Amino acid sequence: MGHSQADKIASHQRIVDIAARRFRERGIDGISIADLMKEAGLTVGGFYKHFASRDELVAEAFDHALHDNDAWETAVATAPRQAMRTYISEAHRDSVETGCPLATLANDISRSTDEARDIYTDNVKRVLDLISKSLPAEDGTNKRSEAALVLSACVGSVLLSRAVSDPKLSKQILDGALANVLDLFATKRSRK
Amino acid sequence: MGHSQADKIASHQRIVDIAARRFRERGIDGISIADLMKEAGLTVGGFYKHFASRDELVAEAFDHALHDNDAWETAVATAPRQAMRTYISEAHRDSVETGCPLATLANDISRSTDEARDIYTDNVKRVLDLISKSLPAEDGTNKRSEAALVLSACVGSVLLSRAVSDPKLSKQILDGALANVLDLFATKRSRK
DNA sequence: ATTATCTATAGATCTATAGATAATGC
DNA sequence: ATTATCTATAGATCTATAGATAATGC
Repeated sequence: MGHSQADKIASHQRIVDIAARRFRERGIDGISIADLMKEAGLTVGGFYKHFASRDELVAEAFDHALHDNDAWETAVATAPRQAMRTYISEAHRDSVETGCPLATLANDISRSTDEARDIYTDNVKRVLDLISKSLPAEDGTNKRSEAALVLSACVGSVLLSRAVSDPKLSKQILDGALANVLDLFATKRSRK
Repeated sequence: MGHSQADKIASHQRIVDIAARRFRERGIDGISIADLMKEAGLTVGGFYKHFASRDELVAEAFDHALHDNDAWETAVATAPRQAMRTYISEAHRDSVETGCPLATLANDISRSTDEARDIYTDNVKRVLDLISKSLPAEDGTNKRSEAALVLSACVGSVLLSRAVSDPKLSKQILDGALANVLDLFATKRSRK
């Protein structure tokens, strides 16, 4: 096994990446340091040469998961309707460990440190801006307000579809939410 | 302290109720059996005369939290717009421990047993039906589909507003989601 | 010589159990 | 006599640390 400085950096990144996956999949307390290190091909003892504490890993893992979200942000900016189809989908529902951290980590983040919540908040702001810009301008339309609905529906529908045990219902939630979200991006509406 | 059979039932309910609150507030692993029993005015030792295992308490606490949701279901059926205002609100955001379990427990439930997920699923089905019936009938409107959007937006907006560290943004998310959800209940729309 | 990782373990915490205590209920 | 709860603790698990090992890097 490697002992170079470059290897240490690689090890560090590997640990953080695995943690970011497992924390999303099983929850913050769902996996021990020993098991994480094992999955990274290392042993427990080395852990504290990488992190001052378990909490420090949690913080880094959250940060990593949230910054990993760039691809989706780009998709929202360039092809919003397609981005919605990708987000509110069975594929996304079934890939919790790499899925959108805004959805999966919402609960954990709300109980977390200010630092973690700040990073999460920046993410939400950026996404809301992007969604807002992608929505069609119409008379009387408050795009910021609609963006809040869209993001809420994205997050909510994926979480609901994951929790529900009936596969049909799970799909209905996704399909229903998606259809109505897409409407907001494409349809001209007139309101009374 | 009491030792009667009636007292035991009362103790049991107290433990379950406290667990249902604390699990929502701090997560399933956020509080120990000892601390839960302490809060119920009891000691650790008696726990296993009430539950076969910690998991059994988790199951009962989930069940309790989900059945405690009846009040909101009634509200949705009788005064849907007011129910939305109550749900997508700062008050709801700030009361995690008694807040809607569909939102707070979504993550934990998706990792839980089939039994817990089935109870959650029944709840979602009932709420979707109620929302669906409350939505105005219009040509080309798929009410089941819109109900999925509404519930997703309810759950998503509350979870997002809790996770975000900026109070202004938190309120914007709630206000934005609420305004657009209310639109669905009241507005006649024509679509192209 | 330094350091990335390893083996081994101390110390804390938590679940679960055993046996004692004191009240209920026949 | 039964049982609801208590005190005490065994056993498991997890975080964190200490000291050894073996590779890197000057």
